[in-house]
Amino acid sequence: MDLMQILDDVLLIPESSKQLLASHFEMLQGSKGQVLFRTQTIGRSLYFLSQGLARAYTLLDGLEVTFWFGWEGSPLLSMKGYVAKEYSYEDLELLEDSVLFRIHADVLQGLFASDIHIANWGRVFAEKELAKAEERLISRQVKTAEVRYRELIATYPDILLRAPLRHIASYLGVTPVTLSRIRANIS
Amino acid sequence: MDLMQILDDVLLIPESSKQLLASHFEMLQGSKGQVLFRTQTIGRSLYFLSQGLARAYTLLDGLEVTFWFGWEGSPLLSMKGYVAKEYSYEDLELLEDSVLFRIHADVLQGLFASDIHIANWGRVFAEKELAKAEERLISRQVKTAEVRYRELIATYPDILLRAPLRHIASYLGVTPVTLSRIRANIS
DNA sequence: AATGGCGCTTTACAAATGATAAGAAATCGC
DNA sequence: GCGATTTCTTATCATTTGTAAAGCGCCATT
Repeated sequence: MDLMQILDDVLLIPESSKQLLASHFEMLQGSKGQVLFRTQTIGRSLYFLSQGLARAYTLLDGLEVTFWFGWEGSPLLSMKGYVAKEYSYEDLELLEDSVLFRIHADVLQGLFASDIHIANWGRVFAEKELAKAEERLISRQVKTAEVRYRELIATYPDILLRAPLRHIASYLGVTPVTLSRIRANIS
Repeated sequence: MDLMQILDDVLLIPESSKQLLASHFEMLQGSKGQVLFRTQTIGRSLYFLSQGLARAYTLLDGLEVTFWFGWEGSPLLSMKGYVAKEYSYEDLELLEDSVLFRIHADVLQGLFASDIHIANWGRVFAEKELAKAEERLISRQVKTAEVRYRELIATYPDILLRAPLRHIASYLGVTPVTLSRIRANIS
């Protein structure tokens, strides 16, 4: 997925503003296992995943809890770092060799302050992420792990081939043992 | 809490832009039990709660699942309606007689398009809500209901006096029976 | 081909939670 | 003010989920 497509998917803005915004992104490669940012650091960049797979997790009593997956086109950011400018509570790890686009948060701030179309692009970006976060929140509260597992593999069938099951179990909020039981029940 | 305070809490913007934004809000009263918007309607307004208490819930198999509380200063909006302009999955109900500020979504859209300061106000509004949603999502995945109950009453002690326990139990993701056991364990 | 490591499943048991119902306390409506 | 309803707690039992450990299959290395 290329950068222009990613920017367009958020909000269509005039070509000149889009070019200005795009010009401040840099493309970089990341390799499987690499950690993009860590707990207790202030994430000062916004990334988009062009190719690859990533997950976000926190450490709880020495155990990793995966709470997010990112695919092609997904934004990678630490909310606490990007928005609140506080220490983040999350690590972000690449699960595959990946291609990323990066822009520094303070550069983005400057563009928001000077270009209304970019400001509205940033607004819609945050709004869409908010809608997704709300949907995940409600889904977790309302639906069982089994239903959410079915929905996950219906939406992203290849996640099973690309991510270890223990990360998927953690994402669903159950242990690998319980996920095995769910899978045995279904098939 | 007055409107200027609410707007300032999101982001400080020049006085003229703030006045312009504020001028499009209207103040209204709501009474306990009133439903502000319903599932399957497109929420075309953004509200702020000046005084009172509210909750958002969805119906699941005929049962209400509360997933959000709003206090003085909280924004009341249907994400699906406000952001995605799709049918919402939530009902929003006032738990007390309340005072609200309302602005219509399409009026707000017009202001975003014409005033860069208001556009950035809207961006920061969405970003802050996103940070809160992420925090709740992770909290829900990582922490037990007991810990989240302790944190809820530590942050909002009067919620116990203002909201029925069954709504709090639902919000925490457990049955009222389990919440009773948690409370018996603590005190 | 054998070996060891890793990821996933399965089993057995323990702990936590839900469902149901009953009872006490508070609240509401007339 | 008083009965009726609602709300919360408590108790009992069934179900689900977690924990720990064992087993299996796959893959890489030698």
